Amino acid sequence: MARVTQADVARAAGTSMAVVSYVVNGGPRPVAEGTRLRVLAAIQETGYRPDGVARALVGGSTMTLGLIVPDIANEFFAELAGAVEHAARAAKRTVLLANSEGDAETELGLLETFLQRRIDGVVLISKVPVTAARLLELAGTRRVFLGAAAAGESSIGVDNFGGAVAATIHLVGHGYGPVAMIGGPAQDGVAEARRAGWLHALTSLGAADDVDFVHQPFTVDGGYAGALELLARRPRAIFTASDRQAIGLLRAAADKGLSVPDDLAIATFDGSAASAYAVPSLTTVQQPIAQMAELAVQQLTHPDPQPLQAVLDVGLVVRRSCGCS
Amino acid sequence: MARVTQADVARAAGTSMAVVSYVVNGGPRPVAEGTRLRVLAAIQETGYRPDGVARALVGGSTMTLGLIVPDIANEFFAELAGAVEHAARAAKRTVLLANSEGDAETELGLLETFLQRRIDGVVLISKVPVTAARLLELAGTRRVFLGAAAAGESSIGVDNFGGAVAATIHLVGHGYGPVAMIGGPAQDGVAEARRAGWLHALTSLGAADDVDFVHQPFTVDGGYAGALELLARRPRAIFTASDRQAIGLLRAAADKGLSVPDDLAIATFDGSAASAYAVPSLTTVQQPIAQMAELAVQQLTHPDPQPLQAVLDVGLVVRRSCGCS
DNA sequence: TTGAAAGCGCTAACAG
DNA sequence: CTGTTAGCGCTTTCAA
Repeated sequence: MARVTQADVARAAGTSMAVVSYVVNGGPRPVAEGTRLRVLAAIQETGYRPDGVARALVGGSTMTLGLIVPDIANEFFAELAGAVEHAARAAKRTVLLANSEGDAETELGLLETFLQRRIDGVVLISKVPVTAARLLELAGTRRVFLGAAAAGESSIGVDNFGGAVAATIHLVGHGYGPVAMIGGPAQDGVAEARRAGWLHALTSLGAADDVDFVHQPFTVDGGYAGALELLARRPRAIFTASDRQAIGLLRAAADKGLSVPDDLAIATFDGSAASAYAVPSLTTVQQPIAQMAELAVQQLTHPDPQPLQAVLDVGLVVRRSCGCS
Repeated sequence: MARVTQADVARAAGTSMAVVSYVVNGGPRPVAEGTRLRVLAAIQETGYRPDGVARALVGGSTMTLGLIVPDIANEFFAELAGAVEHAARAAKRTVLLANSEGDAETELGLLETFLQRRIDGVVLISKVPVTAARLLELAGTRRVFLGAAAAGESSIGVDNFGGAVAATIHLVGHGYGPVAMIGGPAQDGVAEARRAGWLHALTSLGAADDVDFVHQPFTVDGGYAGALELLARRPRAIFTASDRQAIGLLRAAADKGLSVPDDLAIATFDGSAASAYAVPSLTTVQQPIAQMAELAVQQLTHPDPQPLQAVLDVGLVVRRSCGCS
């Protein structure tokens, strides 16, 4: 039961391997209809399946894209991965998935593995965008960064500043007074932009006096820990830098016997499915995940690569946690 | 800046391609220490990176595993994917990820793609295990089914029946009277086992009179819809067949103004991270995700394949939703 | 211990 | 329109 090859098909069809190749690929040379039919029949009969490995070796493309996320178990990245896989499939590509665990070494090791596999391109959320970019450039591999990126590199991001401004203004509009914030890690560019937006909104509204802010990782536990710090000062409203953190905040509020939104109003950032399913549902800044994924795949598969620095718009999805209705 | 090949390294080291191969792979022939050092230096100098594609073509193995899940955005599958990737990485394998969207056609198409890519093996949650098994057997590709599997096929599952029994008994133990259930799809084997466990527990406890059951998909919306049906009859306790459904049930309870666990007690199945983060936290039957992933990868990479039909133990994780303090 | 050479399965010139 | 053939980069006999 050895592998059926093109030669087997050629033999069965009484023709040459080249013709079989032409038929399978619809080119580059034309094939007489009769011959084509015979080849097709032979393919059926033999159960021939083209060998992608051999194809990649000669042709160049592996029709495979790599995706590196910090943690696939994080709902936001899981949705993103789903969207990327979906877009890749539509473009006839397959995706290699890997978790960097937010670790630079791991990330670089993963990239190395991907390069050995000769992937056509990679989508990545990188901890070390400059190093990663250099490695990929050297290997001549296409890439698109989501979030942090080195200068000149193709990247897709969202308007973190604007989103944070919108969420904060909305919260202030409810008349809760000062809005506290549970932000992301201190060195993170994305986190920083969200913080800046929050601060800008408060400042321009003249509500920036005596506000509280804490740095926390983008996790449920981070949100919980941040909440514990902040709640001591009894804020009436909190903006969190990610949905995961908001989930943690919700839990902390429950543990403290605080009712959301009656005692504490919340707005957050991401718009993952979890934000809709939380109780109460979370008012959040929605990231256009599908659009990001499609753009990324397009960028990596487009025949002639054009650098791209996209900053996508975000929208505020108003739900229950902020106190509306 | 063409690709650096083994021939380039050989030239730089003043030796033959064969020797470079021996050094890179540590065999199959020994190499004199001096030569080895020269080759290593040449590799550094040239920036050589072995070509996995060529390697796979000649050698056989692609060092790649496939993973097919119905929906990566589902928290449970996302955690599973993370665990599989982790285990695969430890075994020096990379994983190709794909969503079948719970659709048989899509699943088979994905398998076809994987087969073309010559993956070494595949882990799958299958809608059509018999057909899938036949296809893979024909291609001589190793596989392990998670959940539903055809007879004789390697599979890894959990004690769905026992877990459901434990959860139900626990709920009954609180003295809530009849325990209703939001089950999975009607034709699903896993769902059926959980239902059977629930029913068995109630029957043996003599509490099976007049109980309510509804079929629903394993989704948040399914849980919500099921809740709407069930809540009309004011059950005091509900067992759901999955965490996702429980999240939906929680939301429905909130919408109805029901307090959990005071007005309604809940126990569920899966033990995804979401169950811990929900408010109130969910009492749930914990699936050993990491263990399942490790077993699966082991099964696919073990030098000599032994059929495996594993049914792993599950544990009840008691949290707030059932009414325990 | 090292090297030459035969493929792995396929694509794409290049001839016919 | 069809067939022959030269590689793609690597591993591994088989000889030296």
